[in-house]
Amino acid sequence: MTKATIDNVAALAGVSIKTVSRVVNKEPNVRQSTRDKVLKAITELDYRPNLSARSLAGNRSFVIGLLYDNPSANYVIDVQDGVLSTCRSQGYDVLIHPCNHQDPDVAREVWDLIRQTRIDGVILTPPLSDVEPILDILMERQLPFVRIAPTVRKGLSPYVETNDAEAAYDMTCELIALGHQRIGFIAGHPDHKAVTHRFEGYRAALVENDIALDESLLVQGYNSFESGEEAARALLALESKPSAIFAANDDMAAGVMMVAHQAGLEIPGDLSVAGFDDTPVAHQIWPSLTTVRQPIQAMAQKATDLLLKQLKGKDVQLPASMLSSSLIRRDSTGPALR
Amino acid sequence: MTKATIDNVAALAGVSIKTVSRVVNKEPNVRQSTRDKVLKAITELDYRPNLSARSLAGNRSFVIGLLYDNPSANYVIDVQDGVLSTCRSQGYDVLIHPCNHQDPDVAREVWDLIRQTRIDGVILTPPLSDVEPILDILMERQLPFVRIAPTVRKGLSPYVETNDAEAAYDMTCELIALGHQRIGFIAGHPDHKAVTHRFEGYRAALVENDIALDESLLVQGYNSFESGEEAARALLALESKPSAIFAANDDMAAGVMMVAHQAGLEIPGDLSVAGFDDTPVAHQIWPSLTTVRQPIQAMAQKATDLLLKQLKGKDVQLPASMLSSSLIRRDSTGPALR
DNA sequence: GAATAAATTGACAGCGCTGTCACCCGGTTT
DNA sequence: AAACCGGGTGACAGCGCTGTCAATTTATTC
Repeated sequence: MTKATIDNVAALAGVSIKTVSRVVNKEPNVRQSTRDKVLKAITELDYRPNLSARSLAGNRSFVIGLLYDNPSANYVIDVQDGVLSTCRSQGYDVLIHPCNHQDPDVAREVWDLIRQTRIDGVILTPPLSDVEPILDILMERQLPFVRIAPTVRKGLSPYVETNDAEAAYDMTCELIALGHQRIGFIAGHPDHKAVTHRFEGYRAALVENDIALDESLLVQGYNSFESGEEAARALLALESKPSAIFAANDDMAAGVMMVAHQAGLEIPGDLSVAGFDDTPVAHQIWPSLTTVRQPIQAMAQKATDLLLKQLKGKDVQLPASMLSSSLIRRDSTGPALR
Repeated sequence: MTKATIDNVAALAGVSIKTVSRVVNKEPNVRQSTRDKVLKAITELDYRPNLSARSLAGNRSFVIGLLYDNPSANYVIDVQDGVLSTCRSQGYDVLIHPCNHQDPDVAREVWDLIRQTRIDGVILTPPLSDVEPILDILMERQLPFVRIAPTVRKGLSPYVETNDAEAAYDMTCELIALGHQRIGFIAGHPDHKAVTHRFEGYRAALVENDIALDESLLVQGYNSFESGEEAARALLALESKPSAIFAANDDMAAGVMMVAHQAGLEIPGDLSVAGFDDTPVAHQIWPSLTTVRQPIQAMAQKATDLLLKQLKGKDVQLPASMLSSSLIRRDSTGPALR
């Protein structure tokens, strides 16, 4: 009652434990009638294989690791969600492991994690997707892994990404179409390379529209609300102020709006603001934020899918999986004052 | 190199594997000199015990389960953070498991989780802390668990909670002190009993200050931004409008502010708004939200601590661990118009 | 100093499962 | 008819560790 083991199932079905094992693992070469007998016994006893035993004997754990850096980042929850849903449907569990990408010992930390838990594979989210020592460890250990939005050594592993630059390009064009000529840009954290790429889109749009890139309109941000505020203060203190500010993520955009409000500026009347990510805050602030929706959950699902495929021995062709973002027009952007 | 087992360590240290096991598990009755020899060997070989083997042999897994309901709720991240940090420092891992408290099969789901993964204990967050079938399963299995903010059968397990009612009382008094007489209250999701308790504090404060409780100022919310918007629309449509609205959580308060802004109301000039939780959004919206800070991370840590203590056989005295919240005054509240 | 108690250590049998390999059997191939 | 084949099955040896219990060594007592 408390626990049925493979022996019980074997006894009830009148076969050897090895055969039960075959059925449980969906291995071929079991006669259909035998398979049915076993399945019936499994149901009857409500048998669940013991993961630890499987792990020990089979040298795999049916657990994958999800590594991420900044737990407070809004996307973490979405990533977890995507990974969990895919794992659950395939009988895997997830061990979450936040770690600091700047810690010189991250690689060691990951190594310990792997050895202790015997996780079968790993999913890396930015900025960990680009931390070379971690990549090295994983390669050395030959542990399957999939990266989300990597920017370095892309040939190394399967990965998924979005068309960030393109979306940023679209957003910038949108602002230009609204009549904005002086568009401030708040760049993302330099370690988050993928976020950095958004700048490329911004620049491309300016070039495309024959607008000179004004260095003074470029501010380095660090993905946080506070860094957005700071950047906004700098931009709004400019002699020739921007009429729109495009922040590389929503948190920073929210910071911009806060500063604008405090300065008595109307949004979007006096200043248009655009963000990136479509985190929950984007539609909870006033006015609601024009931004770019990232299919984060879908990316995580896709990444997990790729990982589990690898674990099951299917060869995953390296080429990336590209998911596309979409522009969400809300109330924080409007025509430029004439 | 790739892997050192307990045998290798034993061989190198010149003792039996059992002695190594004792050292690793910090068991008593090992001579100090022996212990040192073993520790030296462990360091030298960079030995890490294999969790699966430990789990299988010792019938425990060094993994605890963290169950929660709504992954998108802001507090989930904080809870995870608290649980993880405590676990990590004590060599445990965490398996996160979101599940729907309204699903009639939750209990079954939890049961399966337990049997498969052999988790050693469980932490329940609201509203799962109050789901009786889950409690029943855990009791039946005699699996140690700790609840965060439970409201039913408190004698069953150790738990941690905050003084929600008291904080809500303080907040209401604060509003009254600012001159507000008609204070709207948006109640939390009925299934989140702990949130519901906040209403008690509100009521107590009114009674204390001889303000009659006006039923029309009470609206049922469901913890979401949208439900806050809806409730606000109802309250502001009242013939005799409230001059302040106290929402039982920040998301709903943000919804109130959105509606107020859209209606052209000044905050806090025309309407004061207060929330509860101090989620990130609270200081990212404009004007920043007066709210109550919940020590969520600390609660999670405390809960984990209690759980791990239990797992280590230390008897945990049932009495609750009460952590206190604190009122955060920001810009969304101000004196009532006279 | 012998007897007794306590501390220290090791031998060994599993925990529940999978990998290996040998075996059995009916159908083909020479 | 002997040799061969491959699908289907089971016996058995671990995976790396802990629990049990007995053996050995070291205090402690009178």
